[in-house]
Amino acid sequence: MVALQESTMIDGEAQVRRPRERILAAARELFRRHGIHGVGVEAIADAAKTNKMALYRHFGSKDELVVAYLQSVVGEVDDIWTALERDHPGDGRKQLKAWLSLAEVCIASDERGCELATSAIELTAKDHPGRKIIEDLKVDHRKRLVTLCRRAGVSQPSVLADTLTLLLEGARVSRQSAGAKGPSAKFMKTAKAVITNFLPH
Amino acid sequence: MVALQESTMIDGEAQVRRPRERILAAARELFRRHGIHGVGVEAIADAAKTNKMALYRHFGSKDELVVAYLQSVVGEVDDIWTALERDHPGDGRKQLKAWLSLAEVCIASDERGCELATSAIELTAKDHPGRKIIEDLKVDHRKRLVTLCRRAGVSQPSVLADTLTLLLEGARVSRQSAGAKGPSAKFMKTAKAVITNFLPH
Amino acid sequence: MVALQESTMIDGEAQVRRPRERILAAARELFRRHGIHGVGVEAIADAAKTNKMALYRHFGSKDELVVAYLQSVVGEVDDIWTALERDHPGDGRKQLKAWLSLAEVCIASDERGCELATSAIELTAKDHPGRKIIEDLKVDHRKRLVTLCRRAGVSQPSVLADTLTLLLEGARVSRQSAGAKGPSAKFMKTAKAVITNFLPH
Amino acid sequence: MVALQESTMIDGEAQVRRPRERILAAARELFRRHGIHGVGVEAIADAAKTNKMALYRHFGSKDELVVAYLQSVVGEVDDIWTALERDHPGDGRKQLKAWLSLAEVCIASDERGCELATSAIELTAKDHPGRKIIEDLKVDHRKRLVTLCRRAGVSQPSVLADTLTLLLEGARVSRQSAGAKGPSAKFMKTAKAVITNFLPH
DNA sequence: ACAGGCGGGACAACCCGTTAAT
DNA sequence: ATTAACGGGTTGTCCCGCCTGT
Repeated sequence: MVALQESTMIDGEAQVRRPRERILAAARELFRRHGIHGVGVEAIADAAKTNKMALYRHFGSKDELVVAYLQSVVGEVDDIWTALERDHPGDGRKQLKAWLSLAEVCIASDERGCELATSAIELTAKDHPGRKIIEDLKVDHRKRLVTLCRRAGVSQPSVLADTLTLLLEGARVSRQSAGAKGPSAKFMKTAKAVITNFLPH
Repeated sequence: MVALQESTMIDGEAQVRRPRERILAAARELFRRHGIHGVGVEAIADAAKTNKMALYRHFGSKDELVVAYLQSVVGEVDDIWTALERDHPGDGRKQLKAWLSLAEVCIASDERGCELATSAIELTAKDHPGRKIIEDLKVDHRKRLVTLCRRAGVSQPSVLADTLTLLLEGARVSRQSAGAKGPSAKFMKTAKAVITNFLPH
Repeated sequence: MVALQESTMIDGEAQVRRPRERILAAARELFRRHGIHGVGVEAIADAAKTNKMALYRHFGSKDELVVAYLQSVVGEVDDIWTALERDHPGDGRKQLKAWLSLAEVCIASDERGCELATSAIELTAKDHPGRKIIEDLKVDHRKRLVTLCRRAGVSQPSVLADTLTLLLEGARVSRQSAGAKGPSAKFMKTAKAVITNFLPH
Repeated sequence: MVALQESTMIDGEAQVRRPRERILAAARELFRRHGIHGVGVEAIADAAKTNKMALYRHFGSKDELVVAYLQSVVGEVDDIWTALERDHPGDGRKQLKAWLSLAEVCIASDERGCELATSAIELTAKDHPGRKIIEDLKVDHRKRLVTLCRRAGVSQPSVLADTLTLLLEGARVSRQSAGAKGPSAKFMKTAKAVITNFLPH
């Protein structure tokens, strides 16, 4: 009787996910919408259809939950890079194109901006473990984008990579205070122009 | 030079300023360092060498204090634009140059990023009065920068203005999670390159 | 006769009353509407178009103000009794009749009940100086009503007086929770019937 | 195993009751003694040997606790009426007599007066949910007393019922400001006389 | 004497993250 | 695994004195 209703795959409902996953998913949704400081552990437990105790058994503390949340975001970004390489193996040019459209989707879809950037802003304590995760990801992202640019054959890969990063980050924050029709709407146009300038003509 | 009873400089202490100013200054400092949610009214009152009652007499609520804080930032930005026009009247080219160095100072000096942008992230409630202030400022800023670019004689003023905005905003957020030596370090170089491309050769 | 600089009659406005009176009047109005615990000294000072300092200079503390407030109510009740004797000197029968209509007006006009009774309820501390004032007034009122009844020539003056007191007090409290159309509406009818029974036929 | 740890009466201590009950009991006691505004939630939680959070888990807010408190009083009054009918089924005369002695006990035992009446006085906000509870109870009480009087065979049931209500309410408030030896001491005598007058001789 | 801002400490209601007991 | 307990934190208001200017 114990094991049966566990049933991770028997019925296709969402509730069947293990508590840990449900908590993480609920936390992510709520953190993104209301900010980390804006939601309490109780609200997360409720949204995950469980209780605080389960949350503490799985994560130890809210901070650890935040870390897990950030890691899950990082993991998703990793998946995107993996898919980029899988879909266009070795082809930097196509990867750059794909990266661009992913970036645009990213800007357009999420009005709350980059989860990592907003979290970095909320995590004011410099020694918060979450900050390191974010910083590592940003370093990693930079490295990958530079590599991508180099493979695409541009003249100054690291400069282009950083420029694209600034444009993307800028577009995502700008969307929040200036709206979707503000400067962020020009991201694609500008990014393409910049890339063109770095490509050998 | 104007007013003796102002006594802002007679004794170098902060206490001589009126409570309202002290509170606003303390709030600004603390909000910037720890975020809006990260400081309580009591800490602000303490930092302003007064007490909560004085704070509530002058601002009515924390939200109103936040609004006043945002408005003071907006006022400062206004002053910058005014100075820009005053120092280089009618000369768009020089104003653009000055804007650029101001932007760089802005990025370099403040590790916590744009106070308005970070506040926008913390103010998750869409109907918070502070949001409107921020949005208005961003709209205003965009208009001013477009005008500046047009006067500088660039080919597509609004595109350049938005691009510069994205780069600046991106640099300021990037600094927080990727550090001063991350992509934000390339802001100047990239911005100049972009401007060059828009200038008639 | 007292004060020339008082200027009580120079301009006919209400503001010309001395601060003490204004404060007392404001306190009375606010206490009656919101209860003693329901208003702060600042609100009273504001309503009296003055400030807290004046209030504290004149009354020393909120408690003393409450005492003064209760005494002013007592004084008004005294005036009513005085008027009763003045208007119908020696005529107990007419005084009783007049008392009855005053009581009815009292019930009908004031939806918040007897200021003394409600204050007694709010002043839970048994040693509050205000309580004594209230109790003294009630004792005094009883004595007067008994005298009045005796003069009216009823058979058991003290019993009738207490009965009428109960009916009046009951009507005033009942009005608050049961409304004007509740039991309090029957006050007059019942009181008259009771009186009739005590009168020699 | 199920029933044992319930143990409502095994040891006579108060702790064994569930927190909700303890909180409600503590609130009732404190509200009655010091008034609703006179006690804070912390004091209630302490008196109930629990903490504020438990209070808020069970009642949501102090206002809700007040409502629950008033409802518990109403429930008790209901029980009294039920017992009245159970003990003297159909016998209006005996019920009236029983009602009278209950009223006297009520006056004599509780020096703080009717909990509902005093609460009505403290709840100055006309839209407070507690007010409706009180008003409903008063309406209900009136209806029941009229019915009782009719069954007792008096000449004008509704007039007698309201008269008795006024006398009782008056006695209860009078006790607070005029003491137990004031007019309230005459309640029984007066009530009996009134009833006699309404009975067919 | 009066107006009024200022300061201070206590306390209100309410909610947080976290840990025990059951 | 649910319910309870806990201490400290939040915003906000209380009453009251001090300390300037007039």
